[in-house]
Amino acid sequence: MAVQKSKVTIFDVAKASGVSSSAVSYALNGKSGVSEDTRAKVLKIAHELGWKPNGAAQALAKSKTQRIGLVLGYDPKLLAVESYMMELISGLGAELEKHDYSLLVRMAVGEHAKLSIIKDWIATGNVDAMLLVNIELGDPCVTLLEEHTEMPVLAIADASVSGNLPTLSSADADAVRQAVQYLYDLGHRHIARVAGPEMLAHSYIRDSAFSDVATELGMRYRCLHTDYTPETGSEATKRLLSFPEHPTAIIYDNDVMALSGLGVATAEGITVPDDLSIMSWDDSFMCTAAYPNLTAMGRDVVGTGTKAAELLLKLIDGERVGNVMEEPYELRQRGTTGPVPAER
Amino acid sequence: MAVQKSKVTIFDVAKASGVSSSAVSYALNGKSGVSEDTRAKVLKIAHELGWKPNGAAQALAKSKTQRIGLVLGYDPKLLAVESYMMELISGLGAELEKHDYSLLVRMAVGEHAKLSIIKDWIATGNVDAMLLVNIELGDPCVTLLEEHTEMPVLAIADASVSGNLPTLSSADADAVRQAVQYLYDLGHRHIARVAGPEMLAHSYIRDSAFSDVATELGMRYRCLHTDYTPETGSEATKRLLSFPEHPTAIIYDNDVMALSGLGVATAEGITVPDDLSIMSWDDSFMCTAAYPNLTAMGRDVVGTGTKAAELLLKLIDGERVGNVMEEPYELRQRGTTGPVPAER
DNA sequence: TTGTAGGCGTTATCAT
DNA sequence: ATGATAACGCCTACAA
Repeated sequence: MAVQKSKVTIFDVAKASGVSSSAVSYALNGKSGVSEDTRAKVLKIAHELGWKPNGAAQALAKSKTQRIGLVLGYDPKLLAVESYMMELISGLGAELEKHDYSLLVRMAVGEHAKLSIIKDWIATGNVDAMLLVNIELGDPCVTLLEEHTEMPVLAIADASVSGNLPTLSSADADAVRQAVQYLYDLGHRHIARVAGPEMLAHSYIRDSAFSDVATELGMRYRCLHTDYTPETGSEATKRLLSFPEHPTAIIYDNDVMALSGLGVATAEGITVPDDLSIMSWDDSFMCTAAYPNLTAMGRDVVGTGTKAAELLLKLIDGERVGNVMEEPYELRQRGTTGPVPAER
Repeated sequence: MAVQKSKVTIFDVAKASGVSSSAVSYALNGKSGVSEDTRAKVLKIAHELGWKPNGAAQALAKSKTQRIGLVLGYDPKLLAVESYMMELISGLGAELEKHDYSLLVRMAVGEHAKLSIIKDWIATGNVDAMLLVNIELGDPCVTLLEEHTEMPVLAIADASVSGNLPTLSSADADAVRQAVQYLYDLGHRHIARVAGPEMLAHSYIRDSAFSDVATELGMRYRCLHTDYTPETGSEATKRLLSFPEHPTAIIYDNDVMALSGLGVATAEGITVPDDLSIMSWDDSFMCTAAYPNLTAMGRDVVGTGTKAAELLLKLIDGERVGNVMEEPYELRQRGTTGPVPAER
């Protein structure tokens, strides 16, 4: 009798157990105000009848939707090119599931779509909280949400671009430092970075860290921007390799571009890692599938999703969440990085 | 004045425009029963006040949530290894957005989690319809949903495994035929398939088509199953290549495994495509990033998502949807397939 | 054309 | 401990 055809309400349960609807409500919500006997009976009957609370009614009465909102920028290319978002959703969703929360997803297709979706959620109350990802430089969403303190928000971003919103801070800057230092230690003195879109805040953060560290260490460096696709990645690589004194190591902002860079090098007769070292950001399956395996800066994105869910639930509970640091990246040394070529 | 702090209701709008709440409701919903003058005034004031209908209240009154449910099997590995789901969500979400629908996502973590999430949605009415993907052989979800005709469902699967549910049929079987014929025409007479998990219905469909066509054409063939990861893909490839008379062409069920297969071949001194042809399923960025570019069976997954959204909305409107065919795959010939080696 | 009132299913307050 | 009863915000007959 698990599931009934016609929806059974709290009144049906009340009638069947010979008590009032409020008694049923108390019993089902584990609140005091009802004897253990009746509670047991009500629970039993509710189960037999296959009763489940109607979501809309519950949401209306409690002004709680049990939903977390996530806006995705609609660019199938960007979304498909990286496993980041899917991993984040996995971690997020799995943790939310434990607390009877769901994930409400909307695609922001046009220009100000993201902003208007957020406004919509604030006004309609269709979510209890929001997760803000892929923040852009000067993102108006941040300002809007700063004003609307009634809507709990967690930003996943570098703390420097998320205003005073509670933030799960990326470890990007540190990771860039770690990667560059690693190449330095291998003897590289001329490196390049093939970055993602310039307007993304995390591109900017990585860009800055990259030039800062390289400068600090007295390295020559170059940074080219792409749209994350292998085509633009290849192009950037070709440009970098077109000079006789080309960089001896390249760090790519994602794995697809690293893979395409590896291809370009191979096609041009440049041996990796003997003549050129290649590093990928965001270690994915692709990195271990490629030959040679790609050295990568990896991190636990699923774990980040889990953490984000925990923090969001805290925010919903009214707890304060400041600026929480994400787990650091981990350098996974594989087959595409090595000492700088001697004769250069 | 776009967005207000305290939530504004239709009563506020009614008071501000000097009419009753029902007049406001009619005006805002574009229904007759109110003069054009008052309608205009109400709309203006509602906009000024930043009124938006409360989602829960609307859902309760209309028993319509404006939400489509999607259950994802929680296996971050499987989810992350392919861009399929993210692309599907992109297309789905973008189309839903046009009709003011959102996507409600939940992760099925345990064994019967998927089933109980579906039961939950049936009972709580938290979604207006569901999309069923990644159906397994003998999937109990299909049976459950067949019984609950009150919940509109669209299955994305081969029609043979989705019972009598409305289905957006995959073109998998045809695509397998096309791929095998292509290899046959190149002269290959001994081929292999490195497939995904055996319990997935679409693996089974492809397996069957594969053996059928190969038999028809009088080809030798082999089929090994994996869990979609590059590790198991490599392993399968090694096993296939370990025999002196190994297949001259391998079709992989996803791109990561095809890439890892390419790596294994390269590492063993087998030249692709001269000594071995490699084909990938599900053309992704990885295929054009790899060197040489991977020949692949590609399809418009985003388009499938769009189509699915359209069909779901029809179902919600009470229209009948039978068995709609997905757009066919397209063979994208690139650098990893070629004529069968002469001296074998 | 307009306003009044009841219903959607729960939760929560108030008497009893 | 229990049972009416009023929110929650919107929609929609039904009267006026």
